[in-house]
Amino acid sequence: MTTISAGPDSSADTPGVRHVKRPTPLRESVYEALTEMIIDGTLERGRHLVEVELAGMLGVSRQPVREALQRLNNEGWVDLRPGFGAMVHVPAEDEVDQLLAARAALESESARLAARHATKEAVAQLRELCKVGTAFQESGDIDGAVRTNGELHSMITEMSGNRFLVDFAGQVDRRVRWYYTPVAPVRGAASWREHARLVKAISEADEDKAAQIMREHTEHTRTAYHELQSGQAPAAPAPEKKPATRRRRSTD
Amino acid sequence: MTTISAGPDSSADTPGVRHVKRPTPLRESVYEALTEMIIDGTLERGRHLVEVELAGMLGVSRQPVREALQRLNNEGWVDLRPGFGAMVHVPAEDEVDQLLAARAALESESARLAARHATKEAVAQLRELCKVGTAFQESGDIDGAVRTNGELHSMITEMSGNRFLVDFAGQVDRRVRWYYTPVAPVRGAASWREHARLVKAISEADEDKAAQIMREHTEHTRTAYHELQSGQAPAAPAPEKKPATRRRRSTD
DNA sequence: ACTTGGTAGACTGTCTACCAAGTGCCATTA
DNA sequence: TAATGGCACTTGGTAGACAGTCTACCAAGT
Repeated sequence: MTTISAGPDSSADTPGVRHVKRPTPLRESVYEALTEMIIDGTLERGRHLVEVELAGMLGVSRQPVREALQRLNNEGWVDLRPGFGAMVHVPAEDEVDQLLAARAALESESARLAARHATKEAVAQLRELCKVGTAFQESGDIDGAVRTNGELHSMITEMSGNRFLVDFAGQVDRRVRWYYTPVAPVRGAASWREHARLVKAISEADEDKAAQIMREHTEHTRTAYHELQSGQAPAAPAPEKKPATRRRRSTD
Repeated sequence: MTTISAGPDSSADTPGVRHVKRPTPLRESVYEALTEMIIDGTLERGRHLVEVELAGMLGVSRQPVREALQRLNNEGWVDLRPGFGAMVHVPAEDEVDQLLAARAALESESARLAARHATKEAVAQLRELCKVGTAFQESGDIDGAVRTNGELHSMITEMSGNRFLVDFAGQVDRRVRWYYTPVAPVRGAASWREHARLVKAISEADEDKAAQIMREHTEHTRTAYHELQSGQAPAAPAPEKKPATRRRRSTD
């Protein structure tokens, strides 16, 4: 279910069967709870996470906590130091950049495949999401816009029909959203215009165009991030690290 | 260290420090042992894995085994069925296809970035690998050729300088290699010609060309797989599964 | 002032034992 | 033959224990 999930319950596609209630394993809940706490800042970056402490905090024993922590470590949310414990991951400066580069590749390919496999219904849904998102944007509801943005992107990756792309893109997306929300408001309007063009390309089954637009879209987000970074950067110390010489965009 | 690793010991780049010996956590060794056994077929596909059994087999207790199994589950090597146990994953027919599609995207982007960041030394190493691989191929040493192939690809992804690409591509690669080795001999010669062209493009810092070649390269591998599949397919039952019409039922 | 050595506390890694609940299988039964 | 009930097995989770290791701090020696 995490990294490369093969969808164990493929029985779910058979209509008529509905598993009544599969009580989630505790480790799963713990995992969710911890990511949540990391994202919303309850567990601040660099903080030392102690198993028993978390266990007490969540009302479970060490084991589920350990298992959740190991998964978090595998996915890069925390760093596990043997014999010492887990620290909430402190992102390196170039990490967002790399994350966005990876996302560009993954989502661009997803868009290409989505265009290839697009159905009428799916496109209709995409259009709807676009409309809703734009409305949110115009009415100034940033939270709603961000959420809808996420839904749109994840729907497109799922339309690719490729579990691995879905899974990887999902991971990257969550990470990006973690240390990255501030950009959303700035990009807003332009972002939704690009979405509209993207959906149009998909509806026309124009693979290359869809891939191209998605790539540019992600790329714009990246440059927006860098501008924001160098513009209002007084928060972080961030010594001289070639702020203007961001040449690198050439082709992509 | 697995999925999205952030390289916790960045101290390693400082020359002069060399960590003596960090005894690997047991769960790590168990994980390695199990993947090995899965890949080499000791644990055949679909086999029911029981924690205590594995524990006894490896001379450890349940705990490390559980943790290793969960990681294997997350990465798609086994399927964990609650209350019953783990089964070695049995790949669906379209899984290789999706895997290769994901790999195409990841490695193509890696090649692009590798071309962007290529150094003289790295290119020299690539050339060397190419030479060695071609020699293996011509001398009929399939094992050596396959190994060198892996080294070349992983070196290119690492040249991308993007941890996430490296990590994802690494995961995909291992999975691909698992249920996929038979293709290597067939592709062989052509494959190494393509490698040579790829290295040339990288050495010329021609990003687009490198990406393009890598994409075609992976794509060729995929078609080779399909030909092999439909040609000598008497092993699996595999009823009529639209071999030519690569259409895939829209939704999946 | 700086190094060395030692001590103490904290936490992980691993093991053992145990229990509850769920799953799959099989024999019995209708 | 097909449904039913029961049984053995396995995981999921808990608790407690112990060794090894990591960090910090303090004291003594140079």
